Amino acid sequence: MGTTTTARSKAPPANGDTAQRILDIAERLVQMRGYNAFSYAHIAAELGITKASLHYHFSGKAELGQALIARYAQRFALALEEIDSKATPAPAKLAAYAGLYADALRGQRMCLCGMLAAEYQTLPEQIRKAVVAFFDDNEIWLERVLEQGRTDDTLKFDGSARDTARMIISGLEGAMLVARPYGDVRRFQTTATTLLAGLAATDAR
Amino acid sequence: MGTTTTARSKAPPANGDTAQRILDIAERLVQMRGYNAFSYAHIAAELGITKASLHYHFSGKAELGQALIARYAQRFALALEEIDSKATPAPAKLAAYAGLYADALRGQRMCLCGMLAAEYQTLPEQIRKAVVAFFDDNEIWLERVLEQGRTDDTLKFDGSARDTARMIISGLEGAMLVARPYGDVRRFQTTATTLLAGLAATDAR
DNA sequence: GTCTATAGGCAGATAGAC
DNA sequence: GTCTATCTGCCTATAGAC
Repeated sequence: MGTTTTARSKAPPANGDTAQRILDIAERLVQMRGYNAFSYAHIAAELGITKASLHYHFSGKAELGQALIARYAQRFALALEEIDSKATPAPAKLAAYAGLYADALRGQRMCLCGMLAAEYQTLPEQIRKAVVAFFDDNEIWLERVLEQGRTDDTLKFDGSARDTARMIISGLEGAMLVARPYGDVRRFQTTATTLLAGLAATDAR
Repeated sequence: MGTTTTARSKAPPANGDTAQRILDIAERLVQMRGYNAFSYAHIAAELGITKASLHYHFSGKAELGQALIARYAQRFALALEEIDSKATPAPAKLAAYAGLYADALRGQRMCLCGMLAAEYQTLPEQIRKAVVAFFDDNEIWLERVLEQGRTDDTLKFDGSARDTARMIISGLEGAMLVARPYGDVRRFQTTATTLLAGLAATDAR
């Protein structure tokens, strides 16, 4: 029952970031169940407030979804920046990139945009655009890493960096999609490793 | 406006396979919109009968879903048999396998089981099992083709045939998933080709 | 910011006439 | 086999009190 760290008036949970907590719960629900299978009622029950109160923070489900994907994409972009700032060799960057997917899967979650891609035909237009933009951003980042790796001979692949980037995104999204029904993160790991091994310059073939 | 080919009594649409037509419509709806985003009302409207009548053919949504995936898996298995009976070289078989996915995508459809995999956590148990069984069957078939190709030197890949089979399934499912929002079948084709090219024995690397 | 109350719609499903 | 009628439940959303 303890109140939060800072001392304030007590009765209300004493924080202004209810919106963030709503997003946290909604994000998990969408990644696990999908946009069409989560509801305001689910969030309200988990957060301990009423459905009506949710509308104060997000006027409608479409707006909530939009905010969801915006925050997700931003966080993902930050993670990519962090990868860029650390592990220099291209293969290590690709492994770290795959690790982002594995992290989601460990929480039994699908990639948010992978899930939304499946439901694409039923989504509001705003969300559709954000999904495509997410994949575009990932493609651009991967393309750059691949070019870097090809230049410094740490990676080896036929065809364009763009097509290879698309193959990596597809391969990892698909590996998540398929691994989740098996409830087996190692299944994803193996597939991701097999996929990326084909790009290693130290290829034994 | 013409009646069907065979001459029969006219007023009723004159056929006994309403169940099949229901499955046809439901299959398209699930592949396009997902299990959680299609309803008896959608089918009824398209077929021109009432929701209540649908329950005569399939007692509930879960039973309909089960019948749906059973028929789909059977048809898919037949397609694999046909590939086996024709294109002998393993690379051609893999290309034909990818072609099955492309066919669905041309109808703007996701693979039925890929779609259901995304919604996995919300599905009835019967359907869950069928989804996993579908992937298992695909894996077994691919594994055999890969072993064949490795034996007769038409394919070349590191690691186990099983892991490579899983990579192919994941890659193709993911390529469908990502390509669909772009409404571009060629995007899928390119990714599939890039993926399979890595297994060619005539690899230029 | 959160509540109660309620609207209006659509979901899956059933009973029973024809 | 298909219909009408109806049920119950959940959905998103709004109005207005506190």
